[in-house]
Amino acid sequence: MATLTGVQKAYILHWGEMGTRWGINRTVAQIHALLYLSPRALPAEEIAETLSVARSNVSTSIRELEGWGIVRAVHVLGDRREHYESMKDVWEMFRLVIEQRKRREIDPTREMLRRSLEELDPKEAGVDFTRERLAAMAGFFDAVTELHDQMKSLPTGTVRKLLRMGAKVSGKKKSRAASS
Amino acid sequence: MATLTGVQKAYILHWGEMGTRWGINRTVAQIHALLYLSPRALPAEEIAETLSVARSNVSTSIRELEGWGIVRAVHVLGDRREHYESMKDVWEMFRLVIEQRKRREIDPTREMLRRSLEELDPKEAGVDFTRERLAAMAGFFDAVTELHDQMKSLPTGTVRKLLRMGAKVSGKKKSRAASS
DNA sequence: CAAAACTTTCAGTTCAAACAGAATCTACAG
DNA sequence: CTGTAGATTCTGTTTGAACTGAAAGTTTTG
Repeated sequence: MATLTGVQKAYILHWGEMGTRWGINRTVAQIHALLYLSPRALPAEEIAETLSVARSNVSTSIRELEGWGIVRAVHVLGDRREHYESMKDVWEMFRLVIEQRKRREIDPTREMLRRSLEELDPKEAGVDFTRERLAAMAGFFDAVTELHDQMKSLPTGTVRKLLRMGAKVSGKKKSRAASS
Repeated sequence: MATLTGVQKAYILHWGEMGTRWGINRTVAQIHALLYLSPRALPAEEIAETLSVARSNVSTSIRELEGWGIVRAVHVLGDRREHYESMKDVWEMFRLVIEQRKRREIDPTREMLRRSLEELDPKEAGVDFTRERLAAMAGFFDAVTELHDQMKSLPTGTVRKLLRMGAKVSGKKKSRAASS
């Protein structure tokens, strides 16, 4: 079991805390942080020891990380155990997470809004106000979805470049966009 | 106490659930949903009854929503009680929330990464690998921050328009950006 | 200034998510 | 086929966030 340096500890703890704020299990986030900082793939046993959590807890958490597609099992010659490693490309990692969260949270919300707008009873009092609010919310999520779909169609590196300089482009575009 | 229609109930419940997934208290999210759908400002008492939660719970939750800047107290003639209403502009609402979350979560993370990179001990084993990982993560958060700062400087309506058609612009840029 | 109306704070209590450890399952080696 | 190493699932327990109701605080009104 590799002992952690001060910086590594700080990173893992911070990342775990960050996870909880965004609805991600603290241990899951910590394991990801550990693997992200690790130069070699680690067996579950070693992860459990390093972070002082139960082996079973690691098993469940790893499964979730595999579900996000940002951690995978690799095999080491002469060792029957699974070793786990994190994706190293930060941009791709966040792209994956965002894509999944969209699928799990944004899409169902859009569906709920769509169905609600359908179900609105015209005889009900205050229905116009409700419709307006739901439609406004739906419009927002539609726009976010459209943007996401477009980004998805770009090769990974491009997204990074666009995001890096995109802000400046937007600035220049401001007058044109506003007047259109 | 206004009784809720089926659609309103569905929206409030969904929004509450959505909140928990993003690290926002369920009751806080539900109260926001209720106020968002309400054509008039509501007193705390009525919110408590409508959602079946304790009056004190409403008090705390409202305070948090005021903290986000998306709910405010208004006064009704002939009534001493505070009445609460939600901002109705969805885009502005999310802009505010994003801005705050950046301040509360992204900024401290950048700070942690910055400090960690400083503290790295060159004599420690594997320090190069760690530095590389931290730097990559820092680069990502720097880019996100830059984009955010640029968006912040645009008038509200513009952000909406840019986001709506921005995707198409990106699409056209694809070849150019990829080859740069 | 005292009572009334309303709000916030505080001290326990509740509850769901997270967790540990045991039991079970799976794959492989001998 | 049997034993062993490792992974997963299951069940009860723990823990911390969320919540309630009571107490304290604040503002208004007569």
